[in-house]
Amino acid sequence: MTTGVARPERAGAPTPLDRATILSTAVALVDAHGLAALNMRALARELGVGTMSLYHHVPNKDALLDGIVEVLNEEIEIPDLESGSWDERARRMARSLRAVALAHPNCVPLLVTRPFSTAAALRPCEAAFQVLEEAGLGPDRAIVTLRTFVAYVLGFVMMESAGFLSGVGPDRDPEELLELGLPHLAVIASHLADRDINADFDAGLHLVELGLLSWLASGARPAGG
Amino acid sequence: MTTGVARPERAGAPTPLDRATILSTAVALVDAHGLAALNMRALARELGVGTMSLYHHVPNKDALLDGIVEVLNEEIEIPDLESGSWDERARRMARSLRAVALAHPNCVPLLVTRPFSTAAALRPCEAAFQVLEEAGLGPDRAIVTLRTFVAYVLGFVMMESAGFLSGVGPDRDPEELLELGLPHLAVIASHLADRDINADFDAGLHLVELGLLSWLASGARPAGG
DNA sequence: TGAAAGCATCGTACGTTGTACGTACGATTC
DNA sequence: GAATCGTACGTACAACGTACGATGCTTTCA
Repeated sequence: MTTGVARPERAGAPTPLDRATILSTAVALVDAHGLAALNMRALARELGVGTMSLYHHVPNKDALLDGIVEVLNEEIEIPDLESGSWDERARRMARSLRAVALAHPNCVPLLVTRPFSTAAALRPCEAAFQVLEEAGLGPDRAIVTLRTFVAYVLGFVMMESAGFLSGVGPDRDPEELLELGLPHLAVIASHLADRDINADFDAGLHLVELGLLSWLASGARPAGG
Repeated sequence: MTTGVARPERAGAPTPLDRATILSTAVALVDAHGLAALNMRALARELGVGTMSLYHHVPNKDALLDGIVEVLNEEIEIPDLESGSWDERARRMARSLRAVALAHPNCVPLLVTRPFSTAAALRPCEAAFQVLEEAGLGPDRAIVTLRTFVAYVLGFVMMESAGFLSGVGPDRDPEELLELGLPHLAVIASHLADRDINADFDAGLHLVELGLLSWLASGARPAGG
């Protein structure tokens, strides 16, 4: 019943339980069985350790969740400064963010819900602002842009893993949708199966990109303060 | 300690506990004290009812959460068919979605995490697809567009209520950020305080709109299948 | 080489959660 | 008036987070 991510078996040597091992095992556990399955007992069992031993490396479960956020942020690839144009690097970071989110879909709610507190969690943001500065954006517009991109990417992945419009999937009878007074959804339903989800993501990302380019071209902030 | 949303006091007549009352009270409770505070005992206490009485109207807690999603979707304003142009109505729905999300920020994770199963929850989607059809989008592009908008709006509100970059807020010392090797964030920090969040939302929304318009003008699907 | 100290590990226990179960009570029907 | 039924309620149990104290293993100094 283990998820396969075990630490080295106890072989006479002292068991090297540490924060990093705990966090990566927690991520693996959530990946395999969902956020609801993450509890201190199960995590300890996965590590072959007593429950309370965890508390010597993590003050409480909230800190454990924040640690997961940290781990995910560290997985985001930050492109070299010299590699390609700014928009190419921006796209690379967006895709990397999505790749991490897709690799750990069950963890994504944590990414959106919990604040980025540690320096490790903030590093990708730092890199993003660097790219946006190169793009010629001032602080205010950089903030709006980054938030828009991150909101799109994380929102997309969450809807993706939750099953976007799954209530309209091929399992549902189109005629039933008609009877419910949802004619457009009845049409949409047949197009929801067999989607190329990567293409859909890129299409939406491109849509946001187009907006940004159009925004940059206009030079003016479109609305409000 | 009640949130003020009580049902009619028992006055000799049998207590009229029903699903709708339970759901709206649950929403009020989550609004007031957060998702973590929503448990069957607290909800029953709020209603002046025994805990297990709830289970006669809601099969279990998961169904209760799905019911909350239903209530929120019913709060989304669906503009009349004859009122204004399609893009005006699209903007209205996006703002209404955000208004609902902002009125119940603690509930938003449910909106993103749980599938829309019931007809009531699907009705705003139906209206959205109607608008997008008027905009001249075929099913595939309509799906991409709706998902992009919803991902942006819900992602934005979640980050908003979780405190976007709250780890960089005015509470954090800018010099500390410099020492951590986060110079851009140190600059950004001063711009994070006193933001006009409504203007920020509209700016991001406008950014996505610009992309959609640009997309429509080009007529071709930008990427992939 | 021995003892002392310090920390990581673990077993136990308490309060809170979701909810299964059995029971009591009012309304409705014959 | 009696049988039926749906709803409300009290109790009870398993699983959760975690506070507490005792038990080791490792290291350090004499």
